[in-house]
Amino acid sequence: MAGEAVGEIRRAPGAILVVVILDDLRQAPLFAGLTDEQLGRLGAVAQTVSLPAGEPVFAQGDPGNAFYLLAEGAVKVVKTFSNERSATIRYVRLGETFGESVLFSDAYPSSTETMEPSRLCCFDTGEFRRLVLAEPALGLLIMGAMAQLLVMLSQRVEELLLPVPARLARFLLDLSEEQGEPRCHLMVTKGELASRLGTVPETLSRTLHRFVAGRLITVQGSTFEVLNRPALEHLAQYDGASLHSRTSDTWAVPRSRDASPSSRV
Amino acid sequence: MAGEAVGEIRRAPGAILVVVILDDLRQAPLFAGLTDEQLGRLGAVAQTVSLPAGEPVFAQGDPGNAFYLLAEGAVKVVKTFSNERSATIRYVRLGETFGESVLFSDAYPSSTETMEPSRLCCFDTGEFRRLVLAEPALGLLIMGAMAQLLVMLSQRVEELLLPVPARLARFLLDLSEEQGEPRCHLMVTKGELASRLGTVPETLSRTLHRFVAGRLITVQGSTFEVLNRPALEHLAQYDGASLHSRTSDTWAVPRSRDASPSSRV
DNA sequence: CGGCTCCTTGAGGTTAATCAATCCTGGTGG
DNA sequence: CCACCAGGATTGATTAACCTCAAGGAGCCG
Repeated sequence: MAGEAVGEIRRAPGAILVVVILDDLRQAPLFAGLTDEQLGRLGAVAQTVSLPAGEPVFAQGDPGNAFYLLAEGAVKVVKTFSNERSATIRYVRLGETFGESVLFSDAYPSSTETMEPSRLCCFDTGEFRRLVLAEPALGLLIMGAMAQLLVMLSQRVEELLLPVPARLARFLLDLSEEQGEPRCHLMVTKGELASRLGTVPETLSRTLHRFVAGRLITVQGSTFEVLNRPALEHLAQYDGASLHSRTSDTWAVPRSRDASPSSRV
Repeated sequence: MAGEAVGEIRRAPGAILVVVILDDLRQAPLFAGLTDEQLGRLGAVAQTVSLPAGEPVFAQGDPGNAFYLLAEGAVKVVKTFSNERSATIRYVRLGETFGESVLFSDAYPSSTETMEPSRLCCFDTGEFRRLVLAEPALGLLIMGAMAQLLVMLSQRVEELLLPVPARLARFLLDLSEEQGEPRCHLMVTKGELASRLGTVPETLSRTLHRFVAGRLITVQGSTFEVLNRPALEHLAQYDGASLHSRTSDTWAVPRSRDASPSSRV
């Protein structure tokens, strides 16, 4: 689903390029309610950028004066640490924006990089702010996107205060919700998933194993199936201290294969 | 510095109340650039709310249709878990807003509660959005506040991926930066600080002790003094893996009481 | 002087990261 | 068709981090 025709189109000069941008903007759910005229003004302050896979878009701390909309491809937002370990904060989806903080801040708070060859629409912050003064509806749209991000980051903070099994449970529930139903497919490597959960591949592997042993899910390659949704939901709330209190039976899976009969709650 | 005159003023009807709100809005750094007319429109959609100390303003998950500006007192934003443990995400400062996510989301992502008797200005989201369409500058201001929050939450996520000593080091550096200089005062209990760092009082106590033993800081009650800023800055980057690599001497403090007369804890 | 709350200290146990193999699995070339 | 290889994925052993429980201090009013 990457960009096979992209290079061709981008080589075309001026007018055509604007059309591409307009199409990109029109297709973004974020800008769904805008009139053609509003889209035109927006397109006038946007630039198209194409990047190969695995390329940084900007790094944490970079002084920035632009934010981006993902038109095609895949991008992730990450935090990187001194010893090269990194945690994925967010996968940017098609039509979503990223780097908005720079609208009113002088540096990016996180790094981003492409996961596939991608096409981005780039908005200069100064021009965009000026545009908002003329088109207040645009401001409301961006505020909406930022509000969503606030909620998402708030969830991420909450997750990191929970133990790994709870984070994994949440992720699996979200994933199966987002795709059809109990059976769902992981679109990234398990190492990437570990990073997304703020842990390491080894721990992820063991935790998945415990889930399988507890009959909460099945795993086949990168396909998961939720077997015991209530138990996962319980685990997702689980902050580790209730371990000693009780309710551990739904979860405790000693090395024996005793087949926790309680699953099937 | 709480509200001794508040009750009196609030008992006054109509006109006076509006004046109070206008003063509150005028004093908020966020609204510094607005004209009197703009402030007036803003005040027209605001309500004043007074709350005693220790009272929830709203809880995580509450359906909400208003966000708030802190005019007087103190408020904190927290995440609470099943077993009653809670972590403080943010201390709201005078003149700052909180709960903005609800502008475009149907529920609050975190809980908030007053830490002192407080006076809040309350903005209905529907009316506020309508107002933004008429006064785009207002939208830019709120976007700015939201952008700051995005940066702050991003930092919070980053912190939680770091070990406790790094989080404490960051907090102390920020605190001493924010107040005059190396010597700084903690405005909350140490238990609260533990919650702010996403840990428990015992761990905080031990970590502080290690800092003191390592001559990084001194502690007297709730007064801290930074002695070795570079070492703290190094620790703040510290993601736990560099532990084995080197530079541990600045930090390693065995159980022996080998010459730390400064432990006048 | 209790009683109170907060902070500290100690002992013990659980979680999860690290280190170090080993095992798949899909792709490649003989 | 199969040996081989590289990358990711698993597993085991070890260790560090830090949370829990439980028992003292230390300051602060009534």
